[in-house]
Amino acid sequence: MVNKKCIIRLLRYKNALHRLNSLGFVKVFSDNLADAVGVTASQVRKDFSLFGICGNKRGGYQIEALLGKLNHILGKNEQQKVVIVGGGNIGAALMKYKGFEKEGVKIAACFDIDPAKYNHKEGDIPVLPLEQLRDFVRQNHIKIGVIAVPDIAAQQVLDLMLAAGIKGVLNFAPIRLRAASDCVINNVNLVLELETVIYFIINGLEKSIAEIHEEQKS
Amino acid sequence: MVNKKCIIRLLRYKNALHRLNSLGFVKVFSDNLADAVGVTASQVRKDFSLFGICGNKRGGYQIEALLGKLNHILGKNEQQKVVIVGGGNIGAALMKYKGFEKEGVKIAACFDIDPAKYNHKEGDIPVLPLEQLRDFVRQNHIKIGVIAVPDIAAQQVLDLMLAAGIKGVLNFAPIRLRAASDCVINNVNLVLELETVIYFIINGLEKSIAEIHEEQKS
DNA sequence: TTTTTATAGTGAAAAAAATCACAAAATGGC
DNA sequence: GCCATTTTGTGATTTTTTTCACTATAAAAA
Ligand SMILES: NC(=O)c1ccc[n+]([C@@H]2O[C@H](COP(=O)([O-])OP(=O)(O)OC[C@H]3O[C@@H](n4cnc5c(N)ncnc54)[C@H](O)[C@@H]3O)[C@@H](O)[C@H]2O)c1
Ligand SMILES: NC(=O)c1ccc[n+]([C@@H]2O[C@H](COP(=O)([O-])OP(=O)(O)OC[C@H]3O[C@@H](n4cnc5c(N)ncnc54)[C@H](O)[C@@H]3O)[C@@H](O)[C@H]2O)c1
Repeated sequence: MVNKKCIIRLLRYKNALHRLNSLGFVKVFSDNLADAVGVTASQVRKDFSLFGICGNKRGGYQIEALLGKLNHILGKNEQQKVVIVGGGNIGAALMKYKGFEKEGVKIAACFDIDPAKYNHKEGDIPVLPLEQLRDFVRQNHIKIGVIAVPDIAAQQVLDLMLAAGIKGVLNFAPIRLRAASDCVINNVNLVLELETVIYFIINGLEKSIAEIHEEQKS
Repeated sequence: MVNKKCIIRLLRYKNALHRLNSLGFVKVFSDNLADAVGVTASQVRKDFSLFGICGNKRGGYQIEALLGKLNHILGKNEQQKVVIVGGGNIGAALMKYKGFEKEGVKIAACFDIDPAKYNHKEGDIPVLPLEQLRDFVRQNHIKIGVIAVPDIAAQQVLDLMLAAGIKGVLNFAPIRLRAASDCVINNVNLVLELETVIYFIINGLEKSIAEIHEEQKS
């Protein structure tokens, strides 16, 4: 009932509300949010209904109250700590990106097997030996990890992460990971994302499709 | 009818077939492919049926013939050229990654406004001034672009791309792009991808969910 | 105060996607 | 060559997701 697409929509509503809030708006209607996020007003109301979120008939939603509820549902009230394993191209890009911290996601540390990648510079995100992953994750009660190692190492890194207590993983390696214990794995395969665009273009489907986030017509 | 999810599955079948082929296998059954990709055998057959792909009753599919058909549908017979705009963290990571070329996707050039990013070194992917985007895209008949510039510049870069003749875009900037002309936009929002994992973990949904590729139950 | 109007909330309907289930066909064994 | 078995291809069914449509209600207007 609550699937990834739905959560992504909630996150988008939250972002749109945040913008509206900082522009000084106090209330919002389902169709304003719908416009901002690119869905229908029904979809917005249905999503809220699913999470027991109520507004005021004819009065819309109070932005602050709504933000509060969404932030609670989405775990945005406390900062979430994550670790990255693999400080190469992707791992380094993620570490340099400020957008995670802005959204309350703290990259607590990165782990690598290559000593050349280690980094203890004050102010930077620490890059530590992989051997320290387990203790670090346990001591900092970290539940989320990012896999940014070469494909052949990804399964082994997942196993280490799960053994250390990590429950959710964002995986950039283009392989199918096998998980023994209960966990959530979200795969991001950038090659497939690009190949999908290529498919739609070489098949001349750009005329019927404007945006393919999940699937949307123009 | 044919949506992004379906194309991603086709691409996965293709990759699985490629592996099987190089292991020396000659034929494959729908349930082998299903296992390899993590879907049901019905789904595999339905997808093929949608594209008019036939196998042999009781004989499965000839891997080579099947690969040929999928490659044709997916445009894998000719190399596809793409350009990147924005040679920063993400752009540079993509340029260094060998996985695109392996899949027949050639990053022909990158464009930036920062002269410090320019690169004409032989063997590297050229990083050129943004002003050259239009001519380069036209001369090389490029139809696909990647947006890896800061959020504020993304819309303006999209407009430039479309004006130059680009039809399909992979966009890493976490904003909603507006496109006048017919084009395909595939948004990759890494922050949302990570936040989705966080949602499922803090709500203790890892017990019921193993993998959140597209859809998940609570 | 009463009326008008706009919008939330939600069950019903529709659309889309996935799965089922089974006839048809091909293979291999005997 | 015939039979038993396996697997495809696809219409039917089910499940999931989205949209519709209408009621209740709160705000504004009269
Ligand atoms: N770079 C990209 O643009 C890109 C695009 C798509 C997919 N990917 C995928 O992302 C992953 C990372 O790619 P990348 O380009 O950053 O690779 P990379 O080679 O630049 O970096 C990998 C890092 O992981 C480290 N590493 C290797 N084995 C390890 C292990 N067992 N434990 C800990 N660290 C280990 C290496 O030392 C290196 O620092 C790969 O699976 C790749 O397929 C990358
Ligand atoms: N780095 C990440 O891990 C990450 C994660 C999620 C999203 N993103 C998004 O990806 C995009 C790029 O991120 P980044 O970290 O690579 O940024 P970055 O600042 O490292 O790189 C941006 C590059 O774009 C160039 N640029 C700026 N304006 C330009 C213009 N008008 N035309 C051409 N080039 C221009 C800059 O010179 C720079 O080289 C951003 O929108 C960001 O929000 C990045």
